[in-house]
Amino acid sequence: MLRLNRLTDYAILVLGALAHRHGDVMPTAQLAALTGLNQPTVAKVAKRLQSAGLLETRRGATGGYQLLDRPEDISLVHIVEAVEGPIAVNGCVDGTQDPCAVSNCCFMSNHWNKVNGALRSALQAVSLADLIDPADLFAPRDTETHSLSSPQLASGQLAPAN
Amino acid sequence: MLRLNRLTDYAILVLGALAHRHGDVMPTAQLAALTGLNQPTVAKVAKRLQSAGLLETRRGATGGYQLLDRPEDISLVHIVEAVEGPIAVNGCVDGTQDPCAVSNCCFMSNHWNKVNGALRSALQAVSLADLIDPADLFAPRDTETHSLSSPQLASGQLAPAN
DNA sequence: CTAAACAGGACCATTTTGGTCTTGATTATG
DNA sequence: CATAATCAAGACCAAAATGGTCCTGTTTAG
Repeated sequence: MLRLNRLTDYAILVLGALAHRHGDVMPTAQLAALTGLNQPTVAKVAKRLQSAGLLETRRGATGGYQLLDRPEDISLVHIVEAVEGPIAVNGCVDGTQDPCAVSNCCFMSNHWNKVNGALRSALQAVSLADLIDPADLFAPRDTETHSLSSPQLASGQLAPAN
Repeated sequence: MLRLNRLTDYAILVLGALAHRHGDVMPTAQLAALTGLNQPTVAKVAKRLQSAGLLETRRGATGGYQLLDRPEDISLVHIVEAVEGPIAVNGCVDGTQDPCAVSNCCFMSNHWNKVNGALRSALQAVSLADLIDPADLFAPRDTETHSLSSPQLASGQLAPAN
């Protein structure tokens, strides 16, 4: 266990698709087509990424989402926290809502903070660019060079049930 | 998110109680009394810790559980994996059952392995001794020195609902 | 033989997660 | 201005994971 959410996997897919056409504004429908996810799911993920400052949005016709930073500058920590909320191994870490019920908050807090910080920096060391290395994953469907035949999950989870 | 299970918290409590009387064989009922957990819950946790080689068991009357190593030699990784199973941020990490459905397992596998390894070593750096620092937590109830008045959660989660 | 203890599951309630849907606001275009 | 495409925000429900309890064994000291 100690799993990441499946939505985090989706987020990496979506970010990867946007990174491939860096600068472009893409509607969720197009992102859904590229990633193999459903449009509502893409919308949900993209919204969270936008709230976290990873994506820019443009509303109305011809609107869509756009990558803000370069893939090298986006760390996995940022993505995870955008989708799953702040990282906290348990309720005794600083800044948790729903803090530990033990009266004056437990004395082990520093230790848990240390553990938490170690996990965070492990995730911080990985960038989006690292994760989407084979950059031609989201190549247009017609140029069937050596990409796989159907929409792929860039990360590790099971294929979406849809 | 990226939370540890509550059972992992319980495990630390139980291990802490055993560490305090290092070498003693303690039945689950006594551990339950010391930790404030219910006996069946203690039994469940202790069983997993025993399977993982952290505890030794003695059956029959006067039986119970016993700590095998010194608290300094027990790492948090070991505890977490004992209770929650192998650490795997997603299905694309080596050794996962339920591996990723993408045909030849996804090409990002090495990256996820790297992330996973970083998380593991973060947990490996913390020992049980680190976590149960104030050693008199499990002092006998009568010597009301400066310990808190009722069974406490050593770690961070909410008090058990019971 | 009996009582105390662990072994190993099955079992169910609760919570979390994933995915969908609905209604409304915004904006380019003809 | 009307229309269609798009995001915004949240409600909602089904599926899965988690937490906790219980039951039926087996082992062992006295």
